Amino acid sequence: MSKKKNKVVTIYDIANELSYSPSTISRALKNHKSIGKDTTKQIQETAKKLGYRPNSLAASLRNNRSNNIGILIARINRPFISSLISGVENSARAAGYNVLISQSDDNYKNEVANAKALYDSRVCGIVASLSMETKNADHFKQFLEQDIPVVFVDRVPSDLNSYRVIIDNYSAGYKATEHLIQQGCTRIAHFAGAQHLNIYKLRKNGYIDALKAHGITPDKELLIYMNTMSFEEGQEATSKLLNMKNPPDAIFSSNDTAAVSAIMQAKKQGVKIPEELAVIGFNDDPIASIVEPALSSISHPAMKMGELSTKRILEHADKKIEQGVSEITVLDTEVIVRASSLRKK
Amino acid sequence: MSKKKNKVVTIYDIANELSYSPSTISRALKNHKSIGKDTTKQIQETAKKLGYRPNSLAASLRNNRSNNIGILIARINRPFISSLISGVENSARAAGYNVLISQSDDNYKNEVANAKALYDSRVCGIVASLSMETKNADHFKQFLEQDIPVVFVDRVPSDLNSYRVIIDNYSAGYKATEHLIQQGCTRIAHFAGAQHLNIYKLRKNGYIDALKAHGITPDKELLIYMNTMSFEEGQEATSKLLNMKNPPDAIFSSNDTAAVSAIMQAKKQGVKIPEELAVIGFNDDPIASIVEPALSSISHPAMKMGELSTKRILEHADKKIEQGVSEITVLDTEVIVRASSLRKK
DNA sequence: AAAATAAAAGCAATCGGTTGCGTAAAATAT
DNA sequence: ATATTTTACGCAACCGATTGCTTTTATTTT
Repeated sequence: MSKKKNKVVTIYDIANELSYSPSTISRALKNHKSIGKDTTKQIQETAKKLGYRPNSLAASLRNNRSNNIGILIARINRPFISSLISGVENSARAAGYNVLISQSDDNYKNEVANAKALYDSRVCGIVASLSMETKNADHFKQFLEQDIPVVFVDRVPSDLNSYRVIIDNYSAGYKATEHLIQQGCTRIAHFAGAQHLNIYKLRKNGYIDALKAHGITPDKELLIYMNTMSFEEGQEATSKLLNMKNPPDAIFSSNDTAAVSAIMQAKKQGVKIPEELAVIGFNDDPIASIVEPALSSISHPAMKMGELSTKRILEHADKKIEQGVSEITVLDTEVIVRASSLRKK
Repeated sequence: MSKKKNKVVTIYDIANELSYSPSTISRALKNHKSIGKDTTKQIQETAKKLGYRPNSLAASLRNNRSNNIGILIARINRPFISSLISGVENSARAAGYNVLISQSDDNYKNEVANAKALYDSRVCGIVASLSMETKNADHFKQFLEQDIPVVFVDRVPSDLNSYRVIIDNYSAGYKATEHLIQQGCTRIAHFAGAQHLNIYKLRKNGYIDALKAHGITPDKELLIYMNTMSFEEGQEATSKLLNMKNPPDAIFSSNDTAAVSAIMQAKKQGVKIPEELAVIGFNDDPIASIVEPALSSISHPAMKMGELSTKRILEHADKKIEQGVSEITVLDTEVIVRASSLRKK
């Protein structure tokens, strides 16, 4: 392996080689019409011959705008999020953009720091899903002030006007609950997430309204507020619920992790699913179809949400969208019925 | 929302404000010793007051080196990979670096294109795990020629000398097989992945050697070569195996997806696990602990591998590692024994 | 008090493309 | 043959931070 760095070829090298000016080289490489056809061809061939590779840093600096889209999420290694990122990356790359990722680990301070870092590297847009701890979205204002589009996905702030790509969490919560009711369940518990995040609040509201709409009075004891909705929290909550004198006959969990833990805990306690306890989760993670009985869930179009987020950013850059107008994209969810909530009638 | 972009503050603005030269500002902001203490303090305060934010593009251009680490993987939304990325991102960010991701979707052409894109954005290092299709790693030479460190993780090329962060796949395959043998299994099948990827080849070799070491002659019929090791492939292979006149009493799968599908297929056919068929997978994905019976597996320290990869890159930048020397980091794996392979004796 | 040394800050080039404006040459019009 | 338009390309500033070298000022030494 040679220790010598090969000289990097720039447009100046091509300019020297062909005795054209750098500006001509630059234009020819982008097929600018003001450069003659033959010249353009010759320059492009020489560029290839010399192994020229554009330095996007230089271009970005000059244009005061990089070709990087930033992603700011809580944690990468979660099924929904990694699919979301996948969607962003796919469509971004197809359009010639790179994707910068940053995870906050559900920590507010990290999120603020990451927002700064992304800003400093002059991303041309940002896709964000808030951390669990985030109650204030002021750290996104720096982007808006520079007219850098911010697209909030899934966990969106309630106090900042910007693009959003979301699902209708209220209606999804409503549908999930209604599904359980249709299966004959009447004492339906709900695992609710942190209420300052409106996705969880809305799911809960949908749950409550569905109950009411079907003449069921919500029982406070069946409404479990959780912190992180982890496997452990789900287990504990399930155990408590099942040990009540009047236990629930169904659980609607705001995520699949807690729902799966409920299934496993119920089985451990000898409670039959779905006969004695019907369960439905949220997200349709891979584990939903693996657990036994398979978990019913609400499906998120994660990839698509990522793709649409990228689209918003690119459109903003192309000025196809009026500045200052916040546009909200609401995607459909689907109730995926599996064995965990399917009672034979 | 204001349509006017706020003026971005540069070091020149600070220079004007305080009547210092830009170079002094630049140095003061980095606490350079040649700038007086009072001056430094004043400049830093003014920078804060004016809302100065460094433009890393400019710095990167000047230094001919960005603070971006590139990741090149097949697919983000897979448990092992998303944890790996998570590890890279965590340690990179802690050191003040950003992370650029790109996924090839297991397509060679995409991988080549992504490598180009990452090169063009002047990443200061790259973490790569090859696509399924990749048989040639020449597209990484461009980095090495510029002394940009490349760290291969997991799916590493056999024909390119560079940093590697890997597990001992041979010994892991050996251990997994030996575990099954110790459980009393004698007809052990193996789901092998594409053999041009040495992770799969090595796991297979470990499997074969473990069999031989225990006096078992490998049976070609029990060695199933797969393409992508998908759920479907696993199901089909399991079905075939179980329908043999002399079916296996165990399966060692090179990934968890196929292993889980084997469990589910076996259950569907009424084959008892682990009594009639013991199963062990590879990766220890989340589904491994959800499926029933829980899947034994080989655990990868995915996050740690990511962290170490970042470390290699940063060390390389700091010249702590001699250039041109390829360093290989081999991490331990662990046999995670769960119900799917635990036969009562 | 003069000379030597140290400390503090400025000058100007540089990184590699990009682009508004200007100009020479070629093509077309009068 | 002259005027006008078009085509093709060059000049030079610019994006914002960095840094080797120089200069100015302050401090210490003799």
